[in-house]
Amino acid sequence: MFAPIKTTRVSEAIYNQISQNIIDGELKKGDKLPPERTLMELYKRSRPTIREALRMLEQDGLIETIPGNKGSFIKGYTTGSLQDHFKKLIESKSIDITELFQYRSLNDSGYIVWAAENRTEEDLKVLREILEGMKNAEDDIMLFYKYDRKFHRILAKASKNQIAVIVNSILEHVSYNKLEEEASNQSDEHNRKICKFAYGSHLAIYNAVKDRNGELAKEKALVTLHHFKDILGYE
Amino acid sequence: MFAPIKTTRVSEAIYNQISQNIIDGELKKGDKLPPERTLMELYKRSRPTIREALRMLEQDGLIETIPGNKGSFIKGYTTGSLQDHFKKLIESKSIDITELFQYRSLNDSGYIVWAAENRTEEDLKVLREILEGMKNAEDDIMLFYKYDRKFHRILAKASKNQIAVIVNSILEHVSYNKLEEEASNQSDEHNRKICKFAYGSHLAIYNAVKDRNGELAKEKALVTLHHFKDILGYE
DNA sequence: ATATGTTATATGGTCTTACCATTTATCATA
DNA sequence: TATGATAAATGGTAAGACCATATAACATAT
Repeated sequence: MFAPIKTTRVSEAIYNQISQNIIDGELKKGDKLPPERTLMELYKRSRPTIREALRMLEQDGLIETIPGNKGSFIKGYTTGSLQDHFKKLIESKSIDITELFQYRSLNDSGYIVWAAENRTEEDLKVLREILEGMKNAEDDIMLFYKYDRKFHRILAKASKNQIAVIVNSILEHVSYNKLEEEASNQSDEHNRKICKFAYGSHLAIYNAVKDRNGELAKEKALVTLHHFKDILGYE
Repeated sequence: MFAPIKTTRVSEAIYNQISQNIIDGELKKGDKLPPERTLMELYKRSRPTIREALRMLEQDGLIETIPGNKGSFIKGYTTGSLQDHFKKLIESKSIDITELFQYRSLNDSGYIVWAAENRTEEDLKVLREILEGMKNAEDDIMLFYKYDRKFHRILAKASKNQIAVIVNSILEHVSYNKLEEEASNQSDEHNRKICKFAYGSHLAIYNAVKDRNGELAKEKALVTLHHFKDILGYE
């Protein structure tokens, strides 16, 4: 009795409805939303209202709206928007980058042990391919880092723990931004050394994971991370 | 030469500008944005355009817009929107809750060790107060869980690693939702037992942290988590 | 003088209508 | 067949109006 009345913006209600449909899987990745003018008729609302809802969905990374004779397309929930938010969050709090690497030590050493337990032959095959790419990219550290990111992404996936995959992705985004920034300020010679070292470490990690030796893999991962933390520490 | 032209929505440009001001700290928490009609004049743009930008900012959790004779107020970057996204992400991927608790084992056992090293007297004092509250809330599991969340939040903070604080907050949001849901389906008797057990575990964690015994604290935390994982495993 | 009701104002929420810009498809022409 | 012109679909933006609500100032009655 006499409970406060809670009103909701119409745009928010539309946002909720569509985003729920995406969560539930009724709207799948790649699907096209009806044109704005059609949504007007369906929801019996004006175009500005419809468009505010679309902007909210787009901000979540749930849809992408393309002008010209295109429309709004479902992207589904991805880690992309999480990465952006996390990045902005730690920028605005000006968090020390060493804290990030300290946490990565924890995170990486965790999922690598799980990966050693749960990796499949398919996982190993992909890792081998990445290592091959790394070896050929020792002169191009930006390319090398691309392989590096992928290596860890596959390891996280091999852990068969999806939370690890997600957390890894948000930490990855920020750490490699920093590493790439640092690399662009260094000599080619210096960067080549880093690649050489990193290739060796990753090979060692691969072998340990292949042998299902979680503890060794963890040890190698920690050494690698420590090295990169030092690189950034020189800033 | 002949590079594709990239156009940006006006609303997006306004969003970028304001959000950057928030990141840089020029707009601080609590500040009030100019009214929409004033923003129209400042940016020389129409109201729908301004409003789309505001919806994007609001979706990020950066501002809050209150109708009536109020306006839009800066909230600043918080973990709130991260929590929401994470929750929806794991819902839409229908991730197994046991994976969440497996990851929490890793996360919690990590920051608890750091907390044992870095905790201050002030941290201990707050933890003691929370424990006091827990003891008095053994008959009310919902209230108990509120203290429980806070206990871990303070521990993460005591680790002096802000990444741990952030990761803890996003994991916390989902796990307690699940725990509370489960608790509401159980008898008072059952819930009381859980509280009694949890109080004991948290007391043990507190003592270990107080004694700067990281390994013991970690062990106690793992036992606790394992217990809760079992609780949810019965579903 | 105080409490209550009234009114004005500021501000967000929504609607209507119109026009511009870009992409795609269709058609016309060389 | 290749090129250019045209039309249609669709998102992007603008302008102006009106509604809803919260606050503050004012008026009135007790």
